[in-house]
Amino acid sequence: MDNLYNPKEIEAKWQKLWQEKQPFAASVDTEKEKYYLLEMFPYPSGRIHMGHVRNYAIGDVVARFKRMQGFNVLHPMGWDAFGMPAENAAIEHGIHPAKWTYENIESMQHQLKKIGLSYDWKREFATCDADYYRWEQLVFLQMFEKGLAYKKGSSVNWCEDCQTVLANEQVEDGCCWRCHNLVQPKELEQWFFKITDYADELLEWTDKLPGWPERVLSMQRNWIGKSYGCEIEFAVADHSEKVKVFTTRPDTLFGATFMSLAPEHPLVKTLVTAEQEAKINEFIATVERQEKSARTSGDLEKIGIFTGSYCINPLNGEKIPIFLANFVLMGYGTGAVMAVPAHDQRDFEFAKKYQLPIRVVIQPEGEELATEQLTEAYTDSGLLTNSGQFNGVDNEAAKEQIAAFLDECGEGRKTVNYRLRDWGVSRQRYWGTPIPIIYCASCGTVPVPEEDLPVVLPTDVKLTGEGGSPLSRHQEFLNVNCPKCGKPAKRESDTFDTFVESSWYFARYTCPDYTGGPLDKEVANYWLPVDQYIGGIEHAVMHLLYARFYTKILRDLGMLDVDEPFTKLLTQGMVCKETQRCPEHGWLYPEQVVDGKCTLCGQTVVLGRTEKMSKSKKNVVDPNQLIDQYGADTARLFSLFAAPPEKDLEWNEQGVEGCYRFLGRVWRAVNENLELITGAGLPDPASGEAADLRRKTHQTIKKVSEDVDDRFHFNTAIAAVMELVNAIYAFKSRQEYPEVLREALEAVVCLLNPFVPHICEELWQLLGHQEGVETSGWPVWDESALFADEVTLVVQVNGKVRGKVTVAVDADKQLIETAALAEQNVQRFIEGKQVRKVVIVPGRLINIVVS
RNA sequence: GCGAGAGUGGCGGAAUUGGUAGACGCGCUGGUCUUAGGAACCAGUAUCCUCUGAUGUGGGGGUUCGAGUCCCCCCUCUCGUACCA
Repeated sequence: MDNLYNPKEIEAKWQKLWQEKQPFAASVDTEKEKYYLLEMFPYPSGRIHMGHVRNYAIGDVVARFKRMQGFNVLHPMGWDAFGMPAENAAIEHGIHPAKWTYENIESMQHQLKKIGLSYDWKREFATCDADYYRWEQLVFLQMFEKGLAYKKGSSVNWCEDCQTVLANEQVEDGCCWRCHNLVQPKELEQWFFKITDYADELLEWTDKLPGWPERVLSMQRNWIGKSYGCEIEFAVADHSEKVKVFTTRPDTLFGATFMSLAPEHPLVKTLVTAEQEAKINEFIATVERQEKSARTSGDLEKIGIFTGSYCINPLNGEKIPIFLANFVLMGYGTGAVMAVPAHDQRDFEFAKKYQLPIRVVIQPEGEELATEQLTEAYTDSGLLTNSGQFNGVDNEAAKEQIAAFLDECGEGRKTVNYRLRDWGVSRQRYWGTPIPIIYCASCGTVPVPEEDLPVVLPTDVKLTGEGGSPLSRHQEFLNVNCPKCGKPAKRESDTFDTFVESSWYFARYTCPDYTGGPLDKEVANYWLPVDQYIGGIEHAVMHLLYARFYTKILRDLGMLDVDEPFTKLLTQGMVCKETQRCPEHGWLYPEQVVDGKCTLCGQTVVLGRTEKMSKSKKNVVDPNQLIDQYGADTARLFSLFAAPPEKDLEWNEQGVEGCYRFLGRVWRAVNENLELITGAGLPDPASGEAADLRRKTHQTIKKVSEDVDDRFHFNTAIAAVMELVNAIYAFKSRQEYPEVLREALEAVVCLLNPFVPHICEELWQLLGHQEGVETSGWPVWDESALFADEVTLVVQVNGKVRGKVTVAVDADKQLIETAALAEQNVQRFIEGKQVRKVVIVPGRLINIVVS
């Protein structure tokens, strides 16, 4: 046969057709049920990687499957185009961020098109287009008006040498990644979004998103961190001041033996006594030098210092010392903690270190805790002791009682506390959306009038990495007249956090060309919410929480009518590969290793851990090379077959070969039988081998439908089609039953189409169809073809398999039992023993229990 | 430290509700065809054993007629992380 599987030719042919005919362009159609499918859009770094291929292959299966099922599918793609890599490239190579970004977009778009993804490319946009970010500026103005955007002081990482603000990832061991100078905190006035106003709603809706992985919901709940507790006021001895603490454990108040304050606490200056002052200042300086991230990481060494002052426990009047401690943070609660070493592990460690008293106030039932014997804090429940009038009360009840008592005497009150803090959106960066604000000496902070939007990012800038954002030095950009009084004023030079752009791009896809506002409400309401969102687990909290918040903002500004942006969420696993290292040349790319030796020096290569593919470890496979060698269909098939989507995928070149071979097998199965099956009609109920193949065909249709639709288990769906193909090869009666063969082959082509669309369109055409496979509809299984007349049951004796019996499908239990007991090998195991019980599981097995 | 997952052949993985453990693919072995094959097709492939047998899903216990699946304890690995008072 001269018609060999030639993926290059086939894929080019269909991709050209898709480009010309735009069959995946979507429009509002109220006759059809809509289905909005979205994969997280990429940052245009210039090259796609295997993670992209996997993410978009998964999405494309769902898009094509839903389309075949008759849904009106929206499947867009675009670019998360603002961000630091563009600025870094500009600094290092002197290329303008805009040029760099748009060139990368062009090249990546080309690469994505070679994968054959069914996007509606007409809706593509980049977030750095002024047509996109102008609407973000408008939303900001409306948020500002409603008090949802405001300014407050906040600290940033500052490099004195570069005179610039650094992101957390630009700080290495507390030093600047460029000049290695020590990074210092610097206080700046910055813009914030009031996400805390939505804390309760964001939390409540985590219980109303059944299509989300429980794991992600639980992370978001913990991030919001709603806790019920109590604010208690401690009077300071010999002072008029009071220190307010927040605690979730008012039941342990009698066990408080000292107090810990954040070093930044406003009362520190007042409380420090003269003899402690020098030491305290030194301590504060030490803590300040500790990086933000180190301050809040798990294994921080707990250090503290006595202020010299004491405060009074409002319940028992006891005088306890006030300490400063590095693990107490000003940003949570009140920045002050009542320390109960017996029942809090951190306080316990602190008390041991500084020899502070420990007092047990909760006794577990049936046990006697003694202070001297404690090796760690007791944090479980129990009855109160050493607690005055509350002795003997269950500690859960005591939380309520003590809070109520404090409330009565005016020493405290019940409160709700959140861990969630407002979203800081100011960035001292060039490559981002300008914040539309003007500062006027006489009018103050003035919003840019809506009719003056967009505030366009100027392009005539030079990036050096020093001296802060180029916008803050760009005179034409900075100098404007105040919109209110007309006098000279200055523009805000900060730009938005790029998470703002990714918080609403999914909504803009529904109406990318709309010029009347951010969203064409009617169209947005038709498509939203996104029915299925697919992306990496690393976005479990930040991106997904911000997008949920921003959706609620858009709703409350009257721009759309949905409460939540994403009905279902699939978090896909990472693509991993073994790392390889040469003793002399360090990490090596796979192609730099031949027969376990480094191609640069011939030394034996050391194999490292299997890790997420990353450029720094060089354990990467270039998808472009793979596509060139095997074709896009093979690359797609492998990334889907190797593991279920939510699991990490370990790269293995041999598996790719296997997928390529399978497609070749499918290709030949159709081509070699083409003559035979041309003109074959619909199959009649058959018997023997033909009935078996029909059954296999319909079982496969059922299995693939269920695996793709309900479970996203693409690997098992593909395996099922492989089995059907194996059955086709084994089918001997093809001359007598060409129609049964035809039905099986057409099922294979239809079922595989979402996974490998190029080869399937080509084969569908070869099979004589005028319309494309995509429009042919998803195959439906015939229930009556699913079942055989006979069924084989396993016979166990005492839970061990001892034989098999084949009975009629409708055989009654009595008959089954008789047949099972009569089976030869089963007889050997029940001989001379008493049958105590026979368990029959219909269609599966019989278990004979003997004594 | 805390939280969430995961541990199944030589490898990736399957087993959807407690019901034949290892589907499917890779690799390996043998065969057919061939000048040849690293192509294609067919067959075999958890381990041990002379067996119509025994063992086997990280380890140890338990529930059950029956456990990879449920419960308890332990070990290892991965991911996330904010000492949250």
